[in-house]
Amino acid sequence: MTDTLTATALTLKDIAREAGVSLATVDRVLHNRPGVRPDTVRRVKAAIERNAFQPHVAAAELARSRARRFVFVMPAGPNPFMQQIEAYLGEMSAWLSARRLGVEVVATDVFDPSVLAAALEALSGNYDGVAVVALDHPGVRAAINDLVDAGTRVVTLVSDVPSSRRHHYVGIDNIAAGRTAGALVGRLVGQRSGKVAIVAGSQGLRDHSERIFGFNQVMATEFPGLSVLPVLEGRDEDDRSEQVLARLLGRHADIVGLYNVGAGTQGVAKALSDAGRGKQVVFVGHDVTALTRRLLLQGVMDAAISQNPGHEARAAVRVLLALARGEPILREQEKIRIDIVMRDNLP
Amino acid sequence: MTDTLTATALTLKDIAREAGVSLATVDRVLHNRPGVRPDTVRRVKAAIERNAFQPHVAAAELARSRARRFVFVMPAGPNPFMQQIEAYLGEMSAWLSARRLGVEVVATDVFDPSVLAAALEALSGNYDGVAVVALDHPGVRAAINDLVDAGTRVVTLVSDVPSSRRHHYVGIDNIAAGRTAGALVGRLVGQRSGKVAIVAGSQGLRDHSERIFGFNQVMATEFPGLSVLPVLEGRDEDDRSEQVLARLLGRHADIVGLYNVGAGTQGVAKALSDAGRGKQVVFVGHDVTALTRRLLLQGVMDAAISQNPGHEARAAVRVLLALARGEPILREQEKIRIDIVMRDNLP
DNA sequence: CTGTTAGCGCCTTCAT
DNA sequence: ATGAAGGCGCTAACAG
Repeated sequence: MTDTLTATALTLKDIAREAGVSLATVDRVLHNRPGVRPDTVRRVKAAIERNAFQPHVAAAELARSRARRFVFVMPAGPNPFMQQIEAYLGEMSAWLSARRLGVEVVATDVFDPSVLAAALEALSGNYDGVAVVALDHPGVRAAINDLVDAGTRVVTLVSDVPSSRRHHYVGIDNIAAGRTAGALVGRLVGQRSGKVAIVAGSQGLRDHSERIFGFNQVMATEFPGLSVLPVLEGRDEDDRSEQVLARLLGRHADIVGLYNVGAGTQGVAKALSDAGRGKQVVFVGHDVTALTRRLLLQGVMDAAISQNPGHEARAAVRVLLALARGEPILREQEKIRIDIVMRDNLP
Repeated sequence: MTDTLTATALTLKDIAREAGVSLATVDRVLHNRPGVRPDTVRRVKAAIERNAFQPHVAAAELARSRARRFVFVMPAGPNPFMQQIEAYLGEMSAWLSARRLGVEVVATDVFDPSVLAAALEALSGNYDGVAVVALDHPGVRAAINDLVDAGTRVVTLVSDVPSSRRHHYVGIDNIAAGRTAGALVGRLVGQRSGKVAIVAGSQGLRDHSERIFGFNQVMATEFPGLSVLPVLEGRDEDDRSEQVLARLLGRHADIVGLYNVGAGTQGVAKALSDAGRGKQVVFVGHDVTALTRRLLLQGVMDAAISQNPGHEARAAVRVLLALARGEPILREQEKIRIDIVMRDNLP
């Protein structure tokens, strides 16, 4: 049994001949450019349909021969996950330059909306596309919309601003991620009952608050034996996270589960180990980094919820490119999954 | 802070001028073609290095202008996972024809090595690349090696033949997948002790036996309270799987965990439900299909170990294409991960 | 409104 | 061993 998936290769010229027009006219119809009589449009479209004609992308790219420039706006500071995304962008450099694509990275303070908004405004007109790790704030939303209005393609990365008119979001569903974390903590705790702690960077960050929301949802409805303590805020910093958690551990002897929503994992793990409870408390966090990898192997962490940083970097570039060229986006391919990573399926 | 990732766009002509030779000579050096004096080679290579020159892929593709043909050799029969791979290949058809790539699918009996080997032999000379869901058997290995010797690019898909000279394997590490399944069953069972059942398609299939190996490894070393029963074989068929499992459930009242290694999930779930033990037994299986999705949502299945079929289809095509063009393979991008899918992170 | 034409950057004969 | 020249299929001026 054999099954063929592709047609034979026609060219614009073939379509032109078949429709009784010239190359240029077919090209106009193909790109919905004005200046063609409706009737002619119909004839050409019919010929295109009839032959399931697909223009040769390589030829189109070559003829257009326009270098494109994209920019990634990333948080300043030592967040390991963000550094991984940048590292993967770096690994694409040969791929990028073979396609005459230029990618730049600018770092900025994402915790301050006005700084971020100003950084975005400054980009206007200089790039074909912008990928931004965004903060959901009216000023940022406005800056994104301004870019879009100016004809720049914009994708949000990791953290979305759904109320803006960004063209695409590359990242996970953070509510579902929180739910997944909740289900893991609940199921891995097992029969035991007790308290569950949450450490977040800041509840002002949309991704963090969404994760917490999802986590609490599952806890409340499915694990009545577990009671969730008020959220601690560690600003994604190791020291601060360690302090707040250490204090909490001191006050509650019956903590059986711990959800670390953001970064600061080093501090969280230290507080847990120093309290001598590394193995008794079910500890679920986010992202696979050198540190979380080690913690998973040691059995201190039980699971990491992860979004593949390499995939996010590549997806953001591909989506910006598709948008710039007016090609369709392969949604299935660009969708970022919520990965559950445990010791035995570490990538 | 700004960081630029790509150089400006030089062309072959620039390199030619800089090295004091003609276009054709640069092209020869670029592709390691013979007929250039060693000294000239060195000069040209130096110029290429110095400028970090990357040939424009679109131009190369256009100039070569050769349609490529690939073929996927897939198992006949109604395996839902394999059908998903084929479906995703179908979704790529526009992408494929825009690149003048032809992909065909042939179905064959993968349980019979001689049939599979014959099918592979029949392909020789007709394709630029072959992707095959393989069976690890001397006859199949020989057939793969013959193809390779004839200049065809070969990738194994889902199930590998590591002893062959295939160019690449697109699929997961099945031992690690089995270990992951084992860890999940063990941890989700929790404090309870009891027996664990395994249902496989056939222990003759390399992927199945590797999964079982990994599963047992983890069980033996980490969950001494659980004893693994002898492997049942259901040939990936629903009816047969149901029968053998139903019998086993009847004989053992203290089964607390179940690992379904291959397909036949419908039958496995039915046996479990009919015995009224759907919610007490921790049930881990493979792949996200319409059925396993439903079972996860119902709480009958607790987790599915999955390999993203869309990713496998696209990775196989991209790898074959890169091999055919002599481009580097992006290993990180093409690597297939072991996904843990539970109710809340269903894709 | 429609057609003609000169490239885009590389590969591939065919000469030299 | 090296160079010159004609495409590959599409786009974008520029004519008509």
